Amino acid sequence: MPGLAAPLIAWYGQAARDLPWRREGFGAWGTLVSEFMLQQTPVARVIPHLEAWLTRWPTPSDLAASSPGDAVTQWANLGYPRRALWLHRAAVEIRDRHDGVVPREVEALLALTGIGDYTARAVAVFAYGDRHPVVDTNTRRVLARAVDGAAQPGPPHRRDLVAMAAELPDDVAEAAVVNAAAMELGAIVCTARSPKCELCPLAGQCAWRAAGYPESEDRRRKQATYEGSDRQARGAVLRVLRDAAPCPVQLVAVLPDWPDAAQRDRAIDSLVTDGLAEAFDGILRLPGHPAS
DNA sequence: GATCCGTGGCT
DNA sequence: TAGCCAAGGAT
Repeated sequence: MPGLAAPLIAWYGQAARDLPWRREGFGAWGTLVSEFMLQQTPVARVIPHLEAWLTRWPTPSDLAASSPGDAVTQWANLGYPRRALWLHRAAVEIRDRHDGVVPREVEALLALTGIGDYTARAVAVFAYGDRHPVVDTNTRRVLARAVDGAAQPGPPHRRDLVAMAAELPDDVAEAAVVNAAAMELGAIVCTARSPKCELCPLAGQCAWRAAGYPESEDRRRKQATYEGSDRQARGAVLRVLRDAAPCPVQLVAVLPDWPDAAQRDRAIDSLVTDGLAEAFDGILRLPGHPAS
C-alpha cells in the first residue's frame, strides 16, 4: 500500500478551495468558531454567519461577556442551536481557565463544552500546526473507499483516528496538509453521492475502484423524518423567541396554532431543560446572564 | 452504542 | 418530489 500522503499533498496544492479559515493568520478563536459552525452545517451556509460572529465577538472573552441568549440569536438559522449555547460555554471556560486564550493541547480542548474528538484535533492542527489525526465524515469516507474498498464508511469509531494516523507523514507541516487534503477530497471529489473519480488523485490506488465499485452494506444510521417531528417543533418555538429577541414572549402566544399542542408544550419544556429557554411568570425568553 | 438534536440545498 | 446529506457532540 503506497500511502495516500504524497498524492493528497500534490492535489491539495492545486485544488483546495479558498476558505476564510484557511487565510494566513485567521487565528485560533476563528478556527474554533468555524469548527463549531461546521458541525453538521454546510460550508456555504457557514461563511456569512462566521464573519458576522467574529466581527461581533473578536475574542472568547468578548463572547463570554454576552448572554447565552445573545449567542443563540446570533446563531440565527444555522441549526442545532445547542451548539450556540455550547460555544458560549466554551468561551466562558476559555476565559476562566485559560486566560482567554484558546488552548493548544488536545486534552484541554476536549475538556471544553461542545468539543469532541474531531473539533479538538482540528483546532490543534489547523490553528496551532501540531501533528494529530483529524477525522471527520469526509475523511472517513475517503479512508473507507481508498483503503478498505468499501462504498461507505461504518459508524464513527475511535479506530478511525488510528487509521488516519497511519497515513500521516512524520513532518508536522505535511501532516497538517494531509489532514486538510483528506477532508477536502471527501468534500469535493470523493463525495457521498456520485463521486468524481475521474478527478481523484487516489484513483490509481483506490481499493474501492480496483474492486469495481462494489455496493457495500450501508451501516450508517438514517436520519429520522423531520416533518412532524419534535425537532421541528423545537425549531419553530426557538424561531419565535429569536424573532422576538431581546423581548420575551407570552407563553400563550407561542405557536398558538401549532397542530399538536401537546408536542408544542413538550418542545417548550425540553428547550427549558436544555437551557435554550427560560420560563417564568407566564413568559418565555432566551437565556439571560446567569444570576451572580 | 443507540438516540437525539435544525435547517436548507441538491438530485 | 421526497429523501439524502451536511468539517459532530452529548447523553
